[in-house]
Amino acid sequence: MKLAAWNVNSIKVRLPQLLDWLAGARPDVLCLQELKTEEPKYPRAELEAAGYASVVNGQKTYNGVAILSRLPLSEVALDIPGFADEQKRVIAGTVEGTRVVCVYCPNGQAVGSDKYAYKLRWFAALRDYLAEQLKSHPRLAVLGDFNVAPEDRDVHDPKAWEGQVHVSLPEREAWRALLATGLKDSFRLFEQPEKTYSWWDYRMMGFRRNAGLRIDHILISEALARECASSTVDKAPRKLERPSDHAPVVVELSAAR
DNA sequence: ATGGCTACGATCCGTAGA
Repeated sequence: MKLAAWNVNSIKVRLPQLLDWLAGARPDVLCLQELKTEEPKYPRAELEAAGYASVVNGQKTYNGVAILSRLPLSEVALDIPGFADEQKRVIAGTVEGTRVVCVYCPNGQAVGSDKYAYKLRWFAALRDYLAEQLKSHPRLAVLGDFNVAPEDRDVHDPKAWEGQVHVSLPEREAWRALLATGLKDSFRLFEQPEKTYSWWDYRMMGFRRNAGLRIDHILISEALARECASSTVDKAPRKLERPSDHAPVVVELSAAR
């Protein structure tokens, strides 16, 4: 089974690229972030014509997440239960016995800001939710835009970014608290090219200079880690005209490794 | 120089992203 995540930064603008990417990559499940639209304007029919059913937790202008699947998806759950949040950042479902949680974690804007405090509260709630999910779903995958670069090797210029939002110690501790529930960063289960990132600033030719951050991740439980055959970033869509600033991330799960 | 792009909603700029 092939699982993927992509922050498309507006599904309306990116729909042609999304359809092209689905046709080429053929993931079984794709978690989308930053739809920036709600259900009435969600391109459900176009995606169904491409072979993908959608479950959507939409929001106008900001946020919004969806799970696309070629396989039957059940037990759909929106948001983080028990965490009051206006922002639509989470949707979950079960595919062939694997629990899939799609997340768009808060940006945080700047260390010390209200949005930063919200980000840390949000991560604490996510940690509790994932710990709970793992009890009932040992086969758990959490995919999306985490807005945290876990280590300095995930940052193109660690000196320039030192202490900034996305790399600050409290954010990295919040990331490690997710792993401590029993999840692995699938990307680090494998040898990887140096300076692999998943996001590049639109400004200052960020992609051309490979001035990026690795902030889009796929976390998998021990049971799935044993079956994980690969974990990669697909930079190809970032090279297109009018791209998302994020690239898709992809894992392949096979029979026991 | 704290800028620089991009998307959105409502205009012809402000907010947000990262």
